[in-house]
Amino acid sequence: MSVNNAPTKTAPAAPAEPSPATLHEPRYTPAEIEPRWQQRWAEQPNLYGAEPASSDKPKYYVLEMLPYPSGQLHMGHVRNYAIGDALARYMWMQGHNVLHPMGWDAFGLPAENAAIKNNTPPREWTLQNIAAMKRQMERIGLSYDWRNEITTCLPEYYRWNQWFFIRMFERGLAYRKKSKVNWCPECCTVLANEQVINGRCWRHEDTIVEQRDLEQWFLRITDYAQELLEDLGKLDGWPEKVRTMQRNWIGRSEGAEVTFDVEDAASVPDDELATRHAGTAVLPAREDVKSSDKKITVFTTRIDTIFGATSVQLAPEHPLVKEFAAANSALGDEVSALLEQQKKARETGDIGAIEKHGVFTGHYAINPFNGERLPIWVANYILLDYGTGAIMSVPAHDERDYEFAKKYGLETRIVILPRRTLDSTTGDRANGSIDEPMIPYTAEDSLLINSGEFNTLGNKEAQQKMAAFAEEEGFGKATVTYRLKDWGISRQRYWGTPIPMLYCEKDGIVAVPDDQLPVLLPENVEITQQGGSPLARLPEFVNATCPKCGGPARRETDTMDTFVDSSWYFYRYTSAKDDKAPFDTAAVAYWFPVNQYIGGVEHAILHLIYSRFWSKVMRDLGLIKNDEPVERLFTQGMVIKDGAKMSKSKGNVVSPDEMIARYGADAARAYSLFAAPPDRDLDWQEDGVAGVSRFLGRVYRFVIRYADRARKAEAVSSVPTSATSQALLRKLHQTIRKITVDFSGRWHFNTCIAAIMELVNTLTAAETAIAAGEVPDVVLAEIVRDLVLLLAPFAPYLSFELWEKIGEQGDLLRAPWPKYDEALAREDEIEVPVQVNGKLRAVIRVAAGTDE
RNA sequence: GCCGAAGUGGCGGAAUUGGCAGACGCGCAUGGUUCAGGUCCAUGUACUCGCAAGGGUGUGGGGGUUCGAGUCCCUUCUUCGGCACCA
Repeated sequence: MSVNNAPTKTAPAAPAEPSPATLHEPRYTPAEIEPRWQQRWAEQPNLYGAEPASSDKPKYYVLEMLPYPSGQLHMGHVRNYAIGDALARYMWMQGHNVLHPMGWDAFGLPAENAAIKNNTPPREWTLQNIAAMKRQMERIGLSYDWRNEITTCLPEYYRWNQWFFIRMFERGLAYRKKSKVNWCPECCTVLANEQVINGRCWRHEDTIVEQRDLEQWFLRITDYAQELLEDLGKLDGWPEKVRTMQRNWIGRSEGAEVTFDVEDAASVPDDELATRHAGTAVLPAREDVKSSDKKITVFTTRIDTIFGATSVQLAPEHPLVKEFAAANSALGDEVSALLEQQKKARETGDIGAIEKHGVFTGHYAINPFNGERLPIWVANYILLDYGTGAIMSVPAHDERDYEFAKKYGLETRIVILPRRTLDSTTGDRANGSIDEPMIPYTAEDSLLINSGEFNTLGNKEAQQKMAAFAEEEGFGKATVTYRLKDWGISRQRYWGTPIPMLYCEKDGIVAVPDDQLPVLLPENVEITQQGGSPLARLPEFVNATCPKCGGPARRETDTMDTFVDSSWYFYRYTSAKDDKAPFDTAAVAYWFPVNQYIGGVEHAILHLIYSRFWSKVMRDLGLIKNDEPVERLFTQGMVIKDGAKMSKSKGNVVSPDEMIARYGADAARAYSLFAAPPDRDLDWQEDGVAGVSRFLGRVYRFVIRYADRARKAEAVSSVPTSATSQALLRKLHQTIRKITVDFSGRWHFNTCIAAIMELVNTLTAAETAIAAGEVPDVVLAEIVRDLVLLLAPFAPYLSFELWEKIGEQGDLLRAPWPKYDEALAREDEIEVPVQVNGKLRAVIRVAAGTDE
C-alpha cells in the first residue's frame, strides 16, 4: 500500500480487543531463566555424557573443531558450536548415543607473545584462557561431555605426540634433512608449505616468508599422496569445494623422467667449436662427441614431444648450475639475478606474471632419443622444488617454452599434428603442416611426426612407448610427480611438544625410549623474540644421556608444529584419561569414523589433510581400522559485519558476552542459525537478534498462557474435532515434518526456525478460537508440548524452562523427538494455477492427491 | 589463465521435484496499549500507473524450451573463494 495518504486512511482498527492476555503476563526474562538452568545443569556433571559402547542406541559422533584458547570466544565460534549443538541435541532426541566432546588446541605462538608482553608464563596464560572460554561455553549452554576434555599443552596429551613421532621415526616416516624451508621472520620459526599463502605467513598476512637452509624434521606425508588423493573419492559426505582444494594441493601429475648426458666440451672438434654462438641452435648428433660425467634429469608430462626439444632449462638453484657457475663468474652473476627475480615473484605472489629471463650456460645436453645436442639454459621460471628442477624445452608445443624461445631466438620444431590435418594430407607428413598461428600447438589428441621410429603414433600411445623405450635403454622411466611435499614439523619455538630425539656423538640420532616419555617441556624458560629455539638455552634440558651407549647426548630443542596436536585429537576424546596408550582402540572402533565434523573452510588443506594422513599412519600401525577419520564434513560460513569478516583490526567485532547480556544465549545462538543457511557467510545485524528475542518471548508467553490447560488435559480415546484444531494440527505436523527432514541432511536451520515462527504466528492468530473452546485441551497439550520439543535444539534454556512449566518431569534432552503424521500434515485441498499463453487464467481448488 | 560458489525487495534471506516469486525476520508506516520505552499488540509494506476499482513490470543482461521458468538449455556480465610459469 502507499503510505503517503495517512490522514485520509481510516485504519480498519477493529478496536483491538484489550487482549486479556497482554495485561498481566509474565515476561520472558532470559537473564533470570538462563543462569538458573545453567546452575542446575552444572549440578549434573554427566548430563550430556555419552553412553559406553555397550549402549543399545546407535552411536553418533558429532564434533566441532577445537578452538585455540585465545581467551575470548567470538561469533564465529558461537555459530560453529550452535550448529553442532543443535545436531547433538537432535540426535539424542532421535534416540542416538551421542558423543559431543570439546577440548583445547593449547600450544602455539600467541601464548609466547603474550608471555613476552605481559610477563606471564605461557602455561598460566593458556590455562586462564581455557577457564574463561569454558565459562563462556557453559553460559551459552552447549551440550558437551566434559569428561573427555583434552588440553593439548598438558603432558598427558603431548606425550602421545612424542609416542607417535617415535613410531613414525622407527618406520622411516619421520626423518631429518637439510633443505630450503619457509621462515617467517615475525614468528621466528619455520613454517610448513601448507602454512604459506601466496608467499605470506598464514598468521601474518603482511609478512613475506623467507627461504632458509635448515636441518629439520619431516613427516613423509608424500608416501600417502596417492592414497590421500584416491580416498577423496570415498568422501562423498565432504563438500566438493574441499575435495577439489585437496586434489589441487596434492597436485598429481603423470609423466616421465628422462636423463640427458652433458656433452664433454673437450671432445668437440675445433671446427665446430668455432661456429658455436649464443646457444640458440640445436647441434646435430655426432659420433665423435663424448659425454661428460654430468647428467641432467628432466621431468615432463609430454615425452611424446621430446623430438621437438630445442633446449634444456635449469632452475637457478639447480646443483649443476652451481658447478657451471664455479668456472664462470659472469654466468654466476647472471644466475644470481635470475634467482633474485624468482624470489621476488614468489614474495609478491604473482609468480605466474613475471617476465621470463634466461641465460645460456655455454654447455650442451645430449638428447638420448636422437643424439642431438641441446643448449643448456638457466631460466627464472624453472622451480627447483617441482619435478626435478629441470625441463626439456619444446617451443612448438608448450606455451611457456614458446614464449621463451621467441624472446631468445631459439629453434622451434613441430613434432605433433592434429589428427584431422592428416586426414586431408594423407601422404607426406615429414614437414608438418601446422600454420604458424597455431603454434604453440599443445592438444593431446594428435599424431607424431619428425620423431624417428615413433612417427605416426598417437600421442597417448607414444607417451607409453617412449617411456618404455627410455626405461629399456636406461635413460628414463614413466613416473608420477606430486606437488605435495613432506610435512616439515620442526619449530624453533618454545610453546609446543618437545621432539623426543637425542643426538649422540657415537650413536647418532637416537629416539627417547618409550619408558622415558614424556619429554617434559620445561617451565622455567626465558622467552624472547630473538631467533633460535628457546629450549637450546637451557643446559639442563639440552644435556642428556644416550640411551644406547650411556654417553653424553644433546637433546633436540625444536618443538613440533601445533598441527601435530590437532591431527589425531578427536581419537583421544573417546578415552582421554588413558595413560597406557593414546586411546582405547575398542572405544575408537566403536565411535569412529566421526559422523559429522563441523568447522571453518580455512582448514581445508591444513588440518584436514594432516589429520587424514595421520589416520592412515595409525591404521598402518594397527591402531585403528578406519581409513578416514571423518565421514561427513560441514564447513560453515564466516560471520561478517558491515561487509567484512569480524576482526579486531577492522573494529567490527561483536562480543558474544555482550549479546548474551542483552538478549540471552538462546537468542544469540538461535539468531546465528536463523540469519543465514549455516554454510553461507552470515551478515551480523543486531536488530535481527532483537527480532529472534521477541519471537522467543512470544513462544514463552503462549506456552505459559496454556500451560495449565495442557497440564490438566486428560488423554481421551477420541478427540472431538473442530476445523480450528484440524488446522492447527495440520500446521504443527507440517512444521515437525519440515524440521525433521531438514535435520537429515540439508541443515537449513534458518528455515527451520522460520517454520517454528510460522507455527507460532498461526497459533497466536487462532487465540480467539482457542479462548472460545474450539480446541480441546488434549490437542492444545499436544501442540504446546511438541512446540517445546521442536525448539529444544535451537533454544535449550527456554525449552527446559517451558518443559518444566508444562509439567513434564523427564529429561528434555532424552525426550523423544516428535513424530509427524503424514495424514494430519496433508492439506485437504490445494490450489492449482492454470496458465494459458503465459497469462494466469484461473486458480482451481482440487482435493489433495488429485492427479494431473 | 584454470577450478569452484553465488547474483532475488530498503536489508538478511525463502521458494528440496518447473506450478500464484518475495515465506520468516529486520527496517519502515499507521493505529492501539503504556507515566515512560531499545516494551507489547494489530494492520500494511517488491516496483510502477491510478483518488479508486483495476492495470503494467519484475529473480544480473541477452536468447531459447514449455500451457507455465528464480528453477531447465545456450550465451554473456559481475562479485567472492581456491589454485597458478607445476613442466
